[in-house]
Amino acid sequence: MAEKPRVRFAPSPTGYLHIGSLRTALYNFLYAKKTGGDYFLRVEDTDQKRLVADAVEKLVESLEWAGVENGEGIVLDEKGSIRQKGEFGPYMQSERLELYQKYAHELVKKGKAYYCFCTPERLDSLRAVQEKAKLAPAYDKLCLKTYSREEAEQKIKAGEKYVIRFDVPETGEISFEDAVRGKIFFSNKNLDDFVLLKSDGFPTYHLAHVVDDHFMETTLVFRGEEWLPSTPKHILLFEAFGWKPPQYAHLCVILNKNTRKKLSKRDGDVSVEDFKKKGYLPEAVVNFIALLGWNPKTEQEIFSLDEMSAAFDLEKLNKAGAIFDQEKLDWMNGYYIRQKDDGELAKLCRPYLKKYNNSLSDEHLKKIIQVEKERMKKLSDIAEGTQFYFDTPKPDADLLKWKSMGSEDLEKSLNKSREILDAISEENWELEDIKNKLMASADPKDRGALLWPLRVALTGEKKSPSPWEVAWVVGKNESMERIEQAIASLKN
RNA sequence: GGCCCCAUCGUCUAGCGGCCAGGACGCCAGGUUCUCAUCCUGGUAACACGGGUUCGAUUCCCGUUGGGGUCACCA
Repeated sequence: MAEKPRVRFAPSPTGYLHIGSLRTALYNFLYAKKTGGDYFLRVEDTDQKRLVADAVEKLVESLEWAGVENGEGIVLDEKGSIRQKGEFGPYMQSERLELYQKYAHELVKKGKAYYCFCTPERLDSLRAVQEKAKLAPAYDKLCLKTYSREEAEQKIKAGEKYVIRFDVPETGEISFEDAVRGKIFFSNKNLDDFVLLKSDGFPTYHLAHVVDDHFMETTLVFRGEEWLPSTPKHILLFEAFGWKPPQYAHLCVILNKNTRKKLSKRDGDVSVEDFKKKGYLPEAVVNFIALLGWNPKTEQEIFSLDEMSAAFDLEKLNKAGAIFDQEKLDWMNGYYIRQKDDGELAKLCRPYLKKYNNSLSDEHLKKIIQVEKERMKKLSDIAEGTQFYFDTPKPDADLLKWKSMGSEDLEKSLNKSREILDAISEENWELEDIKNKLMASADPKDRGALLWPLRVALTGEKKSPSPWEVAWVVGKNESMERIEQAIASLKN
């Protein structure tokens, strides 16, 4: 019987969720959904120097925002506090220290690892020498050669600080089958005697990953391509323990468009939180990043999470690095905005309209949304060039003129608009009505003669929605007021 | 630099020996009730190079070039 697929997303709590990490989490989620397997969240907080307050909460919040939810591992309760769910816990590595220590020492007993007492200073100078000689920096096994196990244990008893290093065989080759790249070979001679247990008693990623994914029965590990070079270390570790390694799927890197290097925090906004703040919808972000390194092999571009998981397949993962193209994200975000229900969109947009909050009614906002949504790429766009919905504009006199229109014609045009609109009662102040009346009066050969001055009178802008839309949103009183003001301004 | 990975339009990609090399974003042009946007139509644009294998290579193999990743008591 085949084992149950179990996958995990295992971030370290750095304070934010990188967009690339979200993709990794997403693939885990999709894969589990597709295969009926488990997807759990484990937190890799083994670096004491990099602890960040509230990092785990933020991480999970970002994942939840994206809809990438795990049924097992680290979760947040209703109050937003961290909880652990599942039988394979604890899922916080800092709570599993004894386990790692036990297995690190077991490896020493087996003769596969050894104690090392070298100081950081010695390691630094060793590295410096090697680099100078253009050699690959690697530990020289000094402590393995110098001390017998008994001597080493004596030193430890005497209170000396130590780390445990893996004793990589000097010859031989290691290979594994990557789910996206196929068979990959590495020579042991190129591998360093990496540290398993740090001097503060915490494990390194290498040890923790291997121990955890063994005991948590992980069957497949999705991770970024940057892990590929350390995979042989992990395989070696699994072998040393006599455990079966999981399958690995090394995902292509996500590249910055300008530098063509791994998208990093230095490049600006790369955290999920940043995208949320800037007004991107989770549907768009998720849909977009899913397609960075994975392709359904059909011509479909827009996917719900369900559609994605149905189409998800390891075979469809791409190898080559993918450039993060914000223009396409913007298009997709605009698409999802257009699909959204006006009421829902209004709620999402309100935070971007803080400056108008006290005076802005739900009804008014919903009307603005209705006419603005087709030109929005981000939620934040609702606050861009939309001033005229809230404040009476002061149109530029030249801008009011349609083409080569003279002042007299301009005044006539505005007067005509005033007449047409004034004839519509407050009760009939509906979009269709306003539009029909205006269109009926406009000269089909030159509609701009009527519509342009009116639109500018209402908005003060070169670009905006149609005059009837703006008139409808701001209401009859305000519309009439604006037309009057425009006419009055001509008299100067 | 060592090791590893990768290589189709500007970008995301389809293609798994024989295709006018397909789609999407972007861009350009045209259309739809003034501008903008939406929407529709059309267009622009790619197999890095050199050797093989083969009747035939974008596709398979090798090399070159190019790009990326990685070389910590960080993950």
